[in-house]
Amino acid sequence: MRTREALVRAAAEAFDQDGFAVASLTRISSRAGVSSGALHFHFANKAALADAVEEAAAVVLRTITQEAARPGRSPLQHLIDATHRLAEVLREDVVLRAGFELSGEATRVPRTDLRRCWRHRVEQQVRRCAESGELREDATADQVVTAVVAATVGVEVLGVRDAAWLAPDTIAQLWRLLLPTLASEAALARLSPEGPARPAAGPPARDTR
Amino acid sequence: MRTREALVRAAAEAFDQDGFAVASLTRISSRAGVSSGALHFHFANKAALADAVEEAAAVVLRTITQEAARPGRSPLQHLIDATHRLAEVLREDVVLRAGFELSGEATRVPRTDLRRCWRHRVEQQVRRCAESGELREDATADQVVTAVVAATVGVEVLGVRDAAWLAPDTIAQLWRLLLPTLASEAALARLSPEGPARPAAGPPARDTR
Amino acid sequence: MRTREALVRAAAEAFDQDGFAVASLTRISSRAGVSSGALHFHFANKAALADAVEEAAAVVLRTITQEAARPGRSPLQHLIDATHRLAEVLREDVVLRAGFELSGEATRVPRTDLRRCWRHRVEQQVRRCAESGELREDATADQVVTAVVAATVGVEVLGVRDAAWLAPDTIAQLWRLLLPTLASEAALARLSPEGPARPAAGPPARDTR
Amino acid sequence: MRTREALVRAAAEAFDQDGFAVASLTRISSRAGVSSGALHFHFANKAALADAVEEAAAVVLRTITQEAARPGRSPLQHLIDATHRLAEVLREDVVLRAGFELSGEATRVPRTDLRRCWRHRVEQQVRRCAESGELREDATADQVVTAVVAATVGVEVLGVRDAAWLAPDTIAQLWRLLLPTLASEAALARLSPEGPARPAAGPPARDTR
DNA sequence: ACTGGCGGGACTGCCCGTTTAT
DNA sequence: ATAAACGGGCAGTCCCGCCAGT
Repeated sequence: MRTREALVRAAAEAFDQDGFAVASLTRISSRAGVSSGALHFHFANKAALADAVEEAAAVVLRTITQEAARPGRSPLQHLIDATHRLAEVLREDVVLRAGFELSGEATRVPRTDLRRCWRHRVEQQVRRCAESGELREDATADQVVTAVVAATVGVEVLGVRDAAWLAPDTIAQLWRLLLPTLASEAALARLSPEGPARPAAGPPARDTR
Repeated sequence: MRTREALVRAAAEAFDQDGFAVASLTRISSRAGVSSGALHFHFANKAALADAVEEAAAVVLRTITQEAARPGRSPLQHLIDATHRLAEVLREDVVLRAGFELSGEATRVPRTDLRRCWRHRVEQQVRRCAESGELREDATADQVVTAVVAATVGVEVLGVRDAAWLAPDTIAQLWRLLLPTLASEAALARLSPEGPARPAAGPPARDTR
Repeated sequence: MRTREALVRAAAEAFDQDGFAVASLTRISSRAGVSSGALHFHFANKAALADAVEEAAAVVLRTITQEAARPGRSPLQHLIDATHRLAEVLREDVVLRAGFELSGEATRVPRTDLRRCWRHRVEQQVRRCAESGELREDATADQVVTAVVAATVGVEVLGVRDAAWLAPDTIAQLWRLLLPTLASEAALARLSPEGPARPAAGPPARDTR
Repeated sequence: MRTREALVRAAAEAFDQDGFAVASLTRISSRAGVSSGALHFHFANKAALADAVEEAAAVVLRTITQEAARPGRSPLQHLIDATHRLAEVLREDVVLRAGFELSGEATRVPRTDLRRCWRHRVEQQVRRCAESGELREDATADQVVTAVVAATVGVEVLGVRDAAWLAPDTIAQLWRLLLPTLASEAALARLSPEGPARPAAGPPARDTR
């Protein structure tokens, strides 16, 4: 239902701004333009609402990681692109941002821990990279996962207070530092740490959204 | 006063466990073994208490970064050691941990933002590394700071839920990945990504935990 | 709703007994037989509750002043009767009493200042008296209003501690003193300072309390 | 002690502004420039402090009523002058004002009820008036006391919110209305409802206080 | 499927008047 | 006379049910 989505979006905004504990259901429902009764019809309680936000964010995260998955593409470049896309969406989409923040809330046990989700995705992709021989022999998969997850989560957290951390250049800098030790020399030549060209940038100006 | 310190410690425990918003002054004061009146004698309000926790954590952070500053030591090794020490203390000291978490609380404006503090320290040290010629020529200081801060903050955040992220090996893995692109070849030979030998380590071998 | 009225009545009792500042919402809601949540559903805060009491009292005051307004009745006698009725209701109705007391509370800015209301009523009525020629020529309207308002407010305030001030005889005494200087000789003959016969009086004689 | 007086004055200001219940000892002591401990050294508790304010106000009231008591003076004129002086001092002296307000506080049992004090003074003086034959035969002492006390207390209460009620003219208006019915014709000729010439007004300019 | 008035507890931050050690 | 500590209490707010009415 349309109401449900409005509630999830309003909740995401509230959680993003105030955190889970401080955000109030009263404010959320009124911001969504529905009554508090409607909220409790769709979500049994505050935790269920947060779970819904997390789940919605998980969907967004899934599209991000699958988006760049064109067959025949280099798996490592795919990972790079995914991190760029993650930062970009984190900058623009409250739902994803709220979902990540919720998984760090001390008071809550996340049902679909978004940071853990992200880690799984990275693990999968790194495995594919290893299989395709794009990783150097002396770089273990564990090591790579650790570095990528730590850095991206760090960027996400710091980006809450200062959006500059989520700028494309920040991500590129990270990859420029990591790639030489990660990638086999053959792969290194083909890879771009810059990520995909931003769709909204550059000459194709017709986009009026 | 002794009471004040007990309150700061109890508050740190509460903030670490529940977050700023959920932690209750009642519980904090009773955990510290004093009355709520005593709390309000020392701290005007909840925010002031959180500020005090942050400040105490800042002191701890300062000792961490200055500790390894032996003259004649390699600045880059110093940075490595500091990150190791940071992870170690984060694992063991609630006050530092709470201080870091507080600087991410959405609802609060931190008076001494600990993550920003840490970033400043890293910037200073990286500058020293650059001056001493330990950085490779194609690695800019900005790039290095970004990577180190993002990774350490990420590790800190993930360590809240899963302490394994703060294990010495995790930090070592990160450095093993970063150092080859960061350090000049001359420096690379002398550097150890393992960090300082743990003082409490005892007979080095058997420890398998 | 029935609950709302019970709350207003309970609040009036509390304000009458303890004053605005000391009266506690907890006691008010429990005296009204409802929860504190119910109270805050009807009234946003303590001040709003006090406003409601004042407004309820204002309604009572309005009926008092309009009650004796029979057409063709002497305006001055109307004023006399109104003061008598005011004293009587002040003695018996907590709501009106609380309303008047609230308008004197130092800490509050009254939304519908009952004493000011009363003053307006007196001014109107005195103007009518002047128009009907019942006032002596050398008695200005201002003067009369001042005297009547001062005396009635004084009686009201003193009546809080000692109900004897609100006895019908007290009011009659005041009018006996004021009328000769106020009223034209023609009017003086027709006027009774005693006020209306009490409707609830029963057998007139025995009541000596 | 000088400290004691400062405390009484500061308390009077606080009670005048906020009322007994809302006024806080913390604020009083800091406004007096002493510590809260010092306050409790001089006054056992809040009630005792209020009692002290009341007593100080009672002293002021006493000087007011005795001031005009020149021998050979008309007792009724003395009463008139005393009411004028009362209004004047109420306008200017916080202590007296606070004292009167305290005797109306619902929550407190006044130790030296100032309004009752004032009533006694009026009763005494009216008795003297009766003895000296200045009252008309058909005016009973009771009646006069009732009117004078009610009107003055009313003026005092209304004066808290609107100082115009305490203007000399207001008092004069009241007496102009009361005197014709109160005073014997012989006395009436000699009496002035205006009260004494204000000391700070007119030519005797030496007063430098 | 959804609304909204209504009500219930529980809890929190804050503050206050006091008393004890010093 | 001070600094430190106490314990009680208050207003406000929140999350959550209930239920009659669409």
